[in-house]
Amino acid sequence: MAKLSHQPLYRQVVREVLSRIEAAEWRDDEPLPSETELGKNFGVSQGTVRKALDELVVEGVLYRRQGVGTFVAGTSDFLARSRFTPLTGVGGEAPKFELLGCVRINAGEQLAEVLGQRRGAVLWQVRKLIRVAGAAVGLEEILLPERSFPDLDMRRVRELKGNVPELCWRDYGVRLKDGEVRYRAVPAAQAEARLLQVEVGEPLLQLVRLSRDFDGRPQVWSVAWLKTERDAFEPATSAEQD
Amino acid sequence: MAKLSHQPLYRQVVREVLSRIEAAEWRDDEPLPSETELGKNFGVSQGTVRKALDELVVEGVLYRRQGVGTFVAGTSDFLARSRFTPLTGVGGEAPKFELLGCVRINAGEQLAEVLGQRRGAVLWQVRKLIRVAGAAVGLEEILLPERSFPDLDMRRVRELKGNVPELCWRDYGVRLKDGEVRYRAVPAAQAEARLLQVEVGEPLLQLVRLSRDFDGRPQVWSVAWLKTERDAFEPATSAEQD
DNA sequence: CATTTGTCTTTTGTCTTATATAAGACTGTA
DNA sequence: TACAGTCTTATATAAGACAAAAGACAAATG
Repeated sequence: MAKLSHQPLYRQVVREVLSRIEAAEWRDDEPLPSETELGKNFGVSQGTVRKALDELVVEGVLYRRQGVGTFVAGTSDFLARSRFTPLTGVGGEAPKFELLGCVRINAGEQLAEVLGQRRGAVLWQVRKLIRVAGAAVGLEEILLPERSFPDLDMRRVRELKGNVPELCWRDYGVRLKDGEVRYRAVPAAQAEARLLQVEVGEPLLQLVRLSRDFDGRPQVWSVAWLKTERDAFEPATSAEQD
Repeated sequence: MAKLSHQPLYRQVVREVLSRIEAAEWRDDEPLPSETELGKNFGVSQGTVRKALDELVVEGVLYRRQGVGTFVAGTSDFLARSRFTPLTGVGGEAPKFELLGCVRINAGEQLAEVLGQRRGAVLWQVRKLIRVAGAAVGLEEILLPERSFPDLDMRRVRELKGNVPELCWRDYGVRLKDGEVRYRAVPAAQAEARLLQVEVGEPLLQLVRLSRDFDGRPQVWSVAWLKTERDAFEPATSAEQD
């Protein structure tokens, strides 16, 4: 592998593997060539390939099975993977997503800023209802710039059951990294209250997140509102002064 | 390093280094011997030591500076390190902790269970108020079994400004790993409302956490209530149907 | 015939050795 | 003293040898 950009070899391998995944050289859950083989391809040792793949494994792009191979991890929605209080239904039932709508809106000032768009830029707004065992437990709203994701349509969103990361990936070649999540507690507004069947003003857990692609460019903004179930954990029964 | 317990070498090194830190062989922010030297000590190669230290670095036990050395990271409170909405005050001012009290209570059923104590076991309850720029933004309640931490007293807690992980470490040799955090949104109860100067019922972000030691034994339970600041982020201004 | 056991191949996982790079201390010189 | 080289020692990277695991398939076993 040619010494370009003055980065360590294994990091160059990371980039190369990523771009080959992007070029759809290997599909989801399909094994890559073995580390030894990749090493021969790139002209580096197995150990170097390994260190590169290590990074992609912790990023969640790949997964490994000893003695079997290294596989491309399918993109999946952050919330679908999360173990949040309301999402961990009885028996660990997986949450289901119900697409509510997909409309175009104009970005507010702050949002345009964080997404690197000009003020008032057109954004797609995808809204999903999250259900566990039939009950509505959460609401998610995903915002992506039309500029980066042109010609989005409801049909394709629906096809993928609202899995936006997967959509960005398959149709636009944009691989999203999980962004850092900010947590807030907010009172339910009219809209959320109706959909989640709670009182207006009831506390909801809000997850705000900015996802970037692997080059660090901000791509998708999303906000989720989650119902907190009632079982207020009572830590202790009686007290005595120290 | 003798082949004991049938674990990989580097993992045995992890355990050995941890126990030496526990034995106070090196203090906080003091450099360990070099990787090469440790390797000679343990009878393994520098690379193996490196892999072991890697783990401890991601765990937050150690930190490195290339060309200089590897250092013991001081224990610090999870919340003090966190970048939570209310904790990231203007200009990134660090939150201050104000000790409210330290009392003994009896564990409820669930709590006794998760802490591996018998029902009704005596727990220390340490309560702290979190301030940023003078304003009360949060409340933390920490529960630890008296059985594991005997003879705790207010003086020592106060000395360390309520830094419980540091206390467990210095006085009891128990190194706490950051446990996974569960997030909830709860209405402020009387007590919280008064301390945080909010209305009863106002949404608070609740962080619930079980910290274990490095052997995986549950040690400390803690709950924090954080005020969410008002600046409701308004993502968009106008909408049109798709 | 069904089931287990062995063995062979391919894969990831571990470990060592060699070398590169970074940081700071030291030293000679203007 | 100020500064530039260089030396020492630390972490970082790279390559390759070898171990362990998984699955396929053949041979043994009831």
